[in-house]
Amino acid sequence: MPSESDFDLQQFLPYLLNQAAEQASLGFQTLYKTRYGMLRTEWRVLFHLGRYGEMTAKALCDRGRLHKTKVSRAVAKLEGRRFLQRRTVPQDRRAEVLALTAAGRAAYADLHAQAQVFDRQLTAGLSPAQDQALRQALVILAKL
Amino acid sequence: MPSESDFDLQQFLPYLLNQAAEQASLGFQTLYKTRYGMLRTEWRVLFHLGRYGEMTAKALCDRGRLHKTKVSRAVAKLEGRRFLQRRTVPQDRRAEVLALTAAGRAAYADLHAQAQVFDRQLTAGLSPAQDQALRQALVILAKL
DNA sequence: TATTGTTATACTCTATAACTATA
DNA sequence: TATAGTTATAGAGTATAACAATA
Repeated sequence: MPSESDFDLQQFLPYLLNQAAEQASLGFQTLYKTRYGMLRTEWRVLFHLGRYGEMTAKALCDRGRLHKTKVSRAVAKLEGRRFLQRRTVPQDRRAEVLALTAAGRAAYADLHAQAQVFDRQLTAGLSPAQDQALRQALVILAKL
Repeated sequence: MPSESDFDLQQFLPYLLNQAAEQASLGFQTLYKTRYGMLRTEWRVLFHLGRYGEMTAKALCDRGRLHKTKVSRAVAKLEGRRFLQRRTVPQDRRAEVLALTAAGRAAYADLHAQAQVFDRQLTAGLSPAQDQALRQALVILAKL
């Protein structure tokens, strides 16, 4: 049909983004899932605490663009697995400071290294210019 | 920490892709959801039937990279809302050919047009070269 | 035996409301 | 009144196994 545009689902950006994100997530999630039994939010919480040091759940929410209910559950699970500890602070007894344990730091170091390897593998099929253009565009689209 | 790399979640491709995909999906899903009460798979099934004409569920699975259980449920719902009809074919009585009704074609025409508008709005903040580079890279990452 | 399609089930992810305890 | 965090619940997305009907 020449009068109809050639618009195709595979050119529709939300579809393309979704398919690419799914492919990328599937690969990496097996790492934190099989090695440490973590879900996505738990990996993100572990990452932020490992990368930026101890902080409250509120700070985690702000830094990680995570809702407080997600953080609350992820923290409880990471605590249960001895990857982090809570510490109350006298200044404000509503909040608790979250810090990784030695086991948590080890898991972070492992996953952090794996993430870098994985990231490089993902973009192995792209030229450096393509890689850079991709990330720039994604930052804009993600409104980061 | 200078000895530690600057690797950041916001530079991690699976994270970037996920955030961008989420932003993009949220915008468009309100269209097919509020206008037609559709879920994602239903919109995709409607799209393929509208774009490529009638076909069996099996063909839909192959074209749309959808699992047969998703298609089965989406087809049942679209049928219930009178957006498509089934037709048995004598050659193979296991399969049914799916075809949009007039209402289905109207919904497709509307959403198809809206999708093009939405796609252009999404990439309004990107240069044509950025846009092209983005789509090329996503096709590779999505393994399309 | 293999294929088309359906149903059941479970897990993950997201979103929101309601609640507590502190401030 | 507002804030930090928890619990409950529902909707949506994903994945797999088991099944019926037909080839």
